[in-house]
Amino acid sequence: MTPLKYSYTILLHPTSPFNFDATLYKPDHFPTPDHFWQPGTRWQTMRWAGVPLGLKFEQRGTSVQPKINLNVFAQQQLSATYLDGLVAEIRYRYSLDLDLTNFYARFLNDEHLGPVITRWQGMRDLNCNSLYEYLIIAIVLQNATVRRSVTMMQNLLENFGDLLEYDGKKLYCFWEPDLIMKVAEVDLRALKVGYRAKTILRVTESFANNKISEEALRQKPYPNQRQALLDLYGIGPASVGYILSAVFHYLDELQHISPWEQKIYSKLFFDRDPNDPIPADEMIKFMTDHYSGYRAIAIHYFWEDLFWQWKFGKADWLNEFIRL
DNA sequence: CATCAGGGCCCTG
DNA sequence: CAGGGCCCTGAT
Repeated sequence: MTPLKYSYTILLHPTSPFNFDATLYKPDHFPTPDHFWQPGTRWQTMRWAGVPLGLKFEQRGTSVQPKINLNVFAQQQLSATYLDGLVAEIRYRYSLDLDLTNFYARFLNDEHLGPVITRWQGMRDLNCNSLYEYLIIAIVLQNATVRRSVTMMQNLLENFGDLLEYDGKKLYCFWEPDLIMKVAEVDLRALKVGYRAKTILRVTESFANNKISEEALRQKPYPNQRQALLDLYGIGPASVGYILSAVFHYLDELQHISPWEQKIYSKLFFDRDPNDPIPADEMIKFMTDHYSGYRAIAIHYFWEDLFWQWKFGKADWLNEFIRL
């Protein structure tokens, strides 16, 4: 275990309005031991430029004049230049500069989306991870129930991650791709990841060998990004959809609806029996007709609204389809 | 006890 | 372009 002795305090100013808890906590994300949330505070590990860090985000200011008190914990001193780069990255990952004015203006009076926007005004999507890390998460999600995904992610973090101790919390930080490169496939399989072991190795290899670079990919146009992701072994349309919306922040991403989402959407958007779902292409057409330009963020608002209800026991029908 | 599908994707025909 | 196979696990 690594204690993080040094700490730095930085005041962040997100764009207004900002909903701290709805942005920094997502009841639909499966729990991983790299973060901890309580109202008004999120602890989150992060590896940036090879340095394992402990982050603590605290709510300050108001929704209209929002501030975030960010504490950065590290085992060594951090330079001002390093911290500047880190803050820029955090602003990008956590969508702190996102301007949803047009989205709100267009849909505030929408019969269905309007009330949801009113409830969650200032909420953004959340991605705390690098592209590489998110790919690992996407891989453990594939063809598994949530409970299994949780186990797989825990096993991986416990074996390859760094356990950090800071601010009274003990949390794992993701590993560097180079570390997994030295691991044999059988050893990965021993962690109950199954055939995903091969995928994890091949994706890791692409990063370790610089065949793909997140920094470079961010500068490319959308079709190239999509293709580069699909070119990764074991990464298909479902994973790519999550990554384009979450990691690259495409607010209109909607090319693929997987069966489990299709079931939930059927009830959520069409009040239909989830086990007799609307065809996916029909759903995409519906979303395009209603929310074009903002399909992903619109769905996110509905989705989070539903999962907050579920968290407080108000949408028990979901249990059957989440299988935590 | 056996069988099966799960928050996909690859590969083959 | 359809469909079998894949690691494992919990549900049935």
